[in-house]
Amino acid sequence: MKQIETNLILGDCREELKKLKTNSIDLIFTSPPYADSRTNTYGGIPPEKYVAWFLPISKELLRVLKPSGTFVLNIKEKVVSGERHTYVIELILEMRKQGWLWTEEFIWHKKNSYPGKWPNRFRDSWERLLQFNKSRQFHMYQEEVMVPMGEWAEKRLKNLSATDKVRDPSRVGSGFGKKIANWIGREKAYPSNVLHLATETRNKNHSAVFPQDLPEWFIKLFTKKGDWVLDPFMGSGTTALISQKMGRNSIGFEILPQYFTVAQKNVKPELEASPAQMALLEGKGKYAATKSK
Amino acid sequence: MKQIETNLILGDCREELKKLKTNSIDLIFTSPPYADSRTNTYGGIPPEKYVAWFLPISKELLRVLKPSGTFVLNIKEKVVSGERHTYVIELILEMRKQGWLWTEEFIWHKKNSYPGKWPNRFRDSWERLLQFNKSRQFHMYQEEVMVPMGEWAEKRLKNLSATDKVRDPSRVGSGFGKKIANWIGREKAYPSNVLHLATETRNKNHSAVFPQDLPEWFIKLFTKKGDWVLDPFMGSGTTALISQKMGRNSIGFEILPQYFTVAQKNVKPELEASPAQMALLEGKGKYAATKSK
DNA sequence: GTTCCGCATGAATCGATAG
DNA sequence: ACTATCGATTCATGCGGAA
Repeated sequence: MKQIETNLILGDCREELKKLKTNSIDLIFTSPPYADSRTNTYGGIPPEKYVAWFLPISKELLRVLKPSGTFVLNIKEKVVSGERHTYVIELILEMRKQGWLWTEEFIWHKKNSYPGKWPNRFRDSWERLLQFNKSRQFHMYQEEVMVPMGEWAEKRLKNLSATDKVRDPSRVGSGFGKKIANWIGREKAYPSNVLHLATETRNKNHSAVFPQDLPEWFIKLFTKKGDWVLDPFMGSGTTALISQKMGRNSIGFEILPQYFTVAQKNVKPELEASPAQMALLEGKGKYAATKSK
Repeated sequence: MKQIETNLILGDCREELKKLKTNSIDLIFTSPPYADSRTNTYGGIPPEKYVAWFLPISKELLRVLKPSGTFVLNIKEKVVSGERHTYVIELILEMRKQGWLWTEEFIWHKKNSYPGKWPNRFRDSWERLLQFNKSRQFHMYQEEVMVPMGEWAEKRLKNLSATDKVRDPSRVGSGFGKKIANWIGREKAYPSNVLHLATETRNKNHSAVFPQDLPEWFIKLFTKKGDWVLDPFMGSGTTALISQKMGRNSIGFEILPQYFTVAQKNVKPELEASPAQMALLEGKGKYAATKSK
């Protein structure tokens, strides 16, 4: 019986990260506070100071990540006086100087953001998911995110046989369009680097920045059960919750008490009463939870 | 009766651009040769030299563009030894130093991207469409690219039903459905900054890099009839052809004779026999065509 | 003359093999 | 050891030949 740990820490990740062991984390998935937003958190970093603010953090992240691990950064530059700001692309360049490899840029195409109107631009319906690695030999479990052909697909195939030649771009699973006719004889299909997921609208109690599907997809892709997942800007704890559900150990930091409380509520219900264990933490966090499995 | 000009020039854009008048172009839409590709054309620029190669060109483009005009650059970085290369984001930073405003980044989500399976990455199915401007007061005709409401709602509902079948049935009726209801009754919706189009594979004689829909969309969005469109890397002349069809004047440069010939064939059939006029060209191109309208 | 199936092929990338 | 070339991978699309 393995122990799965879900460690939620109330604190500033700039401090808390120092307590983590070197080469201990398999996946870092996070959505840091965007420039000038979440003004209470980390003081609302102005765009021009964003890179300088983030670099010490990314340096620590580089330290705690295993050589085989991956860092996925969900971020999007804001518009400043009519222009897209350059802090994100500058950050990429600076992180490479720190030693990070910029392996890939995934696009999260937000499905259900609905129309808005500005004089100079359209609705922003995508965000970057930057994949960084410590070495070229990182772990990737591609089969885990393949879109399975379930009963649903087989039913469709039977019905299609009559009217099949209508090439119907349907959305399945993680949101990757597949032509049904091509699925014949295959069980699974590989995705691409564009993720077409809806934004989360369900739960109003947490300020979900991203839908649960997003961390889930990357956790499946880059970790196996028992691995360690870190979210230094946990927010309401989506990453930790999903990690727990999927049998991964996790650590999450959140500086703001009100978010931290929500995160605790999200994670706690699934816990057994058992003593906290924080194997990777050299110091002690203010909250720790352990789930037996 | 307005005269619409379609000027196809065989030559190196680095030379030909110098012959264009300052502040004369309303829209520049182009897809330059990507690093190391189209090796016959412009010699296949190595990634590390790409920025230095492009900057003199973008400087000239800045000169010929009207203050109210827009420059749309279709580009994607290639993978070099396991990493996304940084020449595209470096180019953005350098172009801003030249005086360009980086207004927006559209995503072209390619429906049919090149297949392939690799151990460390998935299929690359998107490209950047970088929007640069000379001033914040650029012309934008948003109504021209509005999507008919019926289609939009239908798509959304279709996605929902698919999601419903595969995943979580509970969230359909309550949350998201209502939001759609808010938009029913309107006739048109604004698009977003993600374009979901298939690549063009039709014509064997031309290496159609982008589908006709792509330049068409930006020509509608950023120009009106009688405006001037420029494509310094014309290729087989898609941009020029679409400009002509839509009643815009255009100028296209192509360095490689075989592409140029295809471009001529594409454009010529729609011309009346009439004397060439090249109002904006101070020098003389090797081919010019005029279409009465 | 339609409809239908098979097939070639592309802004690709990796890894093995060859010089 | 380093670079250059080649084969395998595998999907949406249009074309051509077949029913």
